[in-house]
Amino acid sequence: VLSAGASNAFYPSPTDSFVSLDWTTQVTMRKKRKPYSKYQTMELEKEYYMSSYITKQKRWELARNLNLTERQVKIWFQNRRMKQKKHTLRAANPKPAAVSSSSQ
Amino acid sequence: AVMILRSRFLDARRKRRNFSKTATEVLNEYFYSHLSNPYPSEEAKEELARKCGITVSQISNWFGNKRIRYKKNIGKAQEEANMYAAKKLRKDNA
DNA sequence: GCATGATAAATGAC
DNA sequence: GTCATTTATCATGC
Repeated sequence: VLSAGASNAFYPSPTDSFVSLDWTTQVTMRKKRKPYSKYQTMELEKEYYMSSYITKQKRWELARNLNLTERQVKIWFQNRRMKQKKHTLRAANPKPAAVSSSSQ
Repeated sequence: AVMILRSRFLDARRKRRNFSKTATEVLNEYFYSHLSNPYPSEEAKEELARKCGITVSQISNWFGNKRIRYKKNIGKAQEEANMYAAKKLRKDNA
């Protein structure tokens, strides 16, 4: 999805000349990332354990109880599903074997 | 239902190890030679992953970190950028 | 002590 | 909905 020569407003295609660097200027104001508390995360995990997909009713309740917006709960479940998928894939593959050593 | 509170411990994740010198070299060369659009395709990521001996996810992580940290350093020294720009020029003229 | 890789919130494309 | 990102934060290396 939109990787190589793809082009749109946010990920412009290469001009391949000198310093255009459109990608360095993000115009849209983004909300600052704020880590959730242990309690919030724990309750979200509990609900996720019941089901990877939350109903609208439970989403409303959870949002109210955790002092989060319904949007935040929705996004959390989306990210959580992606995390699970990544872990699943990671477990299915052998160890890549890593080399280290670098410097500062 | 039983709550399995594995999460905190099962996260034996963040054991980071630095990439090899040559891997970092390969990644930086790609980054600075595609500075106008440092977003490698999935195929390019796989190629880089092979060359560097790391996973595609690690490639994505590296470029994500590189882009944001490059941005924060625009206006500052950026010796690294000049270094790889010079390297690219030598290559082109060869 | 920061550099660096990985993860956690948040956004946008599709 | 998925998923590649952006950004801040975390955890480690040295």
